[in-house]
Amino acid sequence: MSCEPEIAQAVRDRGRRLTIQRVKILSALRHASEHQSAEQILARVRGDDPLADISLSTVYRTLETATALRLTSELRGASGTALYEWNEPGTSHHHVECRACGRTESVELASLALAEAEIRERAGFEADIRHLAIPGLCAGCRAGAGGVAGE
Amino acid sequence: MSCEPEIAQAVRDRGRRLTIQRVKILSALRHASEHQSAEQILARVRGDDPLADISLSTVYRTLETATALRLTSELRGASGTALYEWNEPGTSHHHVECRACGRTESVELASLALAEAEIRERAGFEADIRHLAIPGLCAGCRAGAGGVAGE
DNA sequence: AGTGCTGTTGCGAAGGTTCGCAGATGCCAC
DNA sequence: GTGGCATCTGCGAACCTTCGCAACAGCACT
Repeated sequence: MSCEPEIAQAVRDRGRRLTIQRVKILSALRHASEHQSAEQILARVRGDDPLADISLSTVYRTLETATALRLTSELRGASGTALYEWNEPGTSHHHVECRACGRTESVELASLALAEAEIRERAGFEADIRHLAIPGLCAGCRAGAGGVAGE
Repeated sequence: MSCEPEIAQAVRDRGRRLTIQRVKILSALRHASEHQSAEQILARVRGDDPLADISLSTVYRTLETATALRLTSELRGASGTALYEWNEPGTSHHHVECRACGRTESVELASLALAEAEIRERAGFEADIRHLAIPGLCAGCRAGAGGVAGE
């Protein structure tokens, strides 16, 4: 993959050590079309290179590190499984997660940026709403099964 | 506790069965001064009545049910431990959780209500922001240790 | 190229939470 | 008050994630 040098550069520039595991994990995430769970990423790494023997702990730790480095985003929803995605510089979006069908969608919401500003002013709190999946009911589930589950 | 009949009523009105466990768990949460973890609630139940032999699974299930019934709120933060609180009708607040010191504060944020409305219009998504703890950095940690952790 | 320090890895265990199952119990109808 | 059914409970196992530890390996310096 041609972007591996980029990833290597990004990791090293931030004062972290460059390891084969990190390059493979981040590369796998970068080339994924959508957000991935830690196990999906591990499967991708193994798919690309079956010789790669990377542990799940390392996947979690790499993603934690990369998130701290702003290379990736970690997304914790109600599903219990954390999702990760590559941070495209300049882009910004939020996530909504349907508690009925479990799917996570990306949406761009201007008002959430305002909300972050309000939190900062009112509570002195530097909020990071992008890192969480907002729970709720998606349009499909509201229409289809809205009255079933006991609303 | 004098509010137990109220809780009983609320549970039964919503078509759920009234069990001793549910009354005790919800009563314990209702009388707690702040949000509680499942284990804290269990400890409270046992403190009130050492004969009560309630399992942790039941605490989780009761809280899940009560949250679906809008009697309680479930709050999932980065700490890994879910927190629960009794829903006072008419009140509405959000939560922010500091990723440095781990503390969770309650704030009232008008713009988040707007954000929920925008999500509903733009994505057809019925969002429930109150059920999550917004991660970030609190004022104290920003001032005290803001530059230390490698920002 | 060799050496040393320190960050990283893999493994296994532990943590909080959810799930499946068998047995118990609340609620409704008689 | 009794019976029957569906829901609920308790237990144990499983799930995802984090943590501690010893061994490994990247990077800087010689």
